[in-house]
Amino acid sequence: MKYDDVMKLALERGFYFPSCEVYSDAQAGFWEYGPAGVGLKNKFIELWRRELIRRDKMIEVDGSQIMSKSVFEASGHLASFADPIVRCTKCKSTYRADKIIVDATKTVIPESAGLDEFDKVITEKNVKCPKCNGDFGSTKKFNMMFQVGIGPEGEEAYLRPETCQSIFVDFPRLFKTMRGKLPLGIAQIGKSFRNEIAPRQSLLRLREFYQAEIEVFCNPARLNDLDKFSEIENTKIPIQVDNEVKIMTCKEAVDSKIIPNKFVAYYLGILIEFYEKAGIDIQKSRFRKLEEKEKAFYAEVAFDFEVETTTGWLELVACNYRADYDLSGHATKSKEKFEVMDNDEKVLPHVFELSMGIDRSLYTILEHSLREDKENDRTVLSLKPYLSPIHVGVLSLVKKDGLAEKTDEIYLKIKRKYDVFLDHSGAIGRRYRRLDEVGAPYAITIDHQTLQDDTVTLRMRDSMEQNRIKVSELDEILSKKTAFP
RNA sequence: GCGGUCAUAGUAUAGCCUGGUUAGUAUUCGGGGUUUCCAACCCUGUGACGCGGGUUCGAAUCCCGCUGACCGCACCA
Repeated sequence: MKYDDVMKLALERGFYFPSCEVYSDAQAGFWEYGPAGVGLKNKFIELWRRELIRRDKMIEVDGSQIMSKSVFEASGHLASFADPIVRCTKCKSTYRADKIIVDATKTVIPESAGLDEFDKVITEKNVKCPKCNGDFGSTKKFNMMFQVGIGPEGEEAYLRPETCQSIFVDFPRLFKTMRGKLPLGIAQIGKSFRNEIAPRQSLLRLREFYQAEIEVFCNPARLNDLDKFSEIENTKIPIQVDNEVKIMTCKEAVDSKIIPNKFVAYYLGILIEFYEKAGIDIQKSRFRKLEEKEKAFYAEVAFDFEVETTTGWLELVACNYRADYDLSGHATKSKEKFEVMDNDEKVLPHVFELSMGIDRSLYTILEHSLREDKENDRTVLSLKPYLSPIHVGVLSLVKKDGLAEKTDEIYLKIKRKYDVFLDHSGAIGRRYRRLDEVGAPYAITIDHQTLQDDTVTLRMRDSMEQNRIKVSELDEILSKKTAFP
């Protein structure tokens, strides 16, 4: 199924839709989750907690979205999270200053150079607009962070462009008060904000978006000293080497030095196990090792976890070895101590991060789960039962003869424990189809036989098969079928 | 941000060129009937011209601006 089909489903079934859509000044890059979307997102996050946080004994925090200017001076975002741009005075086209200079003169100016250096080269080498041969105005910086003004004086602060900065600045307190030991994973789910030049494709490039970030603090001298590596050493991961994807076990990847150490391999291993359980088709996924110039300004080694969708390959998780970039930056700027003890050794921990885009992940789950069942003339969203916004539909076959009342009675019994959708009206087939489209894995139907022997039919979404079960066993059966793995 | 295409009910569309209709159709949705398990059928109801300005006696329709969407370019920590 294609992007357009997912989009249509999202609009019609309440997964997501544009923010502020009744107003004409609504800006691009902002989307709301509807009821079905919230259900899916909450369950996805619960799976993330189970498969990554609890599995690895990580701890979780929830930081502010607005952070002070110093944080981003120390993190490098004020200087580096910005592009030098020039604009043609004639045709108004905008270009990256460093790119246009390289193209025209082969002169490489680092992105971080002063703006006057770009202007100087443009003037000296007489660089003109490639489209219309017009002159460029002076070079400007476009920073992708949203600035906010705090209090009546409008003190300078920023909406965070990534959630992890609060983890870094909170690290000294957390390590002390939570009795931390390296390696220690600290995680956070929350919103981040980036003033994208061209947001596009709904959930795939947003200006306000959810991240689930994990920062694992470690002793750089002990990256192969990891007992739990045995848990995933035989887990297969697809890894792209020299433009070719090879499937190998984590152990093979480490032995062949494609992945630098057991520590990194462990987290790539548990990450792919998580995504498989989330219902992403991992046959269509890869870890792509980034080349030098593709990496973020803070990353030493980086693997992107990417999946294939109908819009092309899509980056879901950036796995960056950030070394001590962040902690030393904050230590210098804040004059606080960020070193900790690891056994008898005092170390400034290094950081390996798994920076996950939740919105993109949810989109991919939808696209990989949506299918057209032509034989039965229906659209089915085959979500994992534990991720479905609705666990079970409760339907009366017909409204009369006391069936509606009996149906209500059963609904009341299970509605607190499960996400249940009660429906009395319309043809039964239509009601089943509707549930198929929001991904409800099960439906129970109350019919005349129910009144006689207290049994109901249980319908399976994917096969459309039905079993007769006792109402007294309903809770036990649903509990098993909708449980997290 | 640039260029191209486009914008009508929840969704998909007709009408626009050649200005005047009760803005049509399909599907969805609500109510009722029928039907004893897979989008059937019958009755009935709700629901739309993105926003702002201009031309005109009159604008969904023509013109301008804005906003958004899609595609390509550039960008993507």
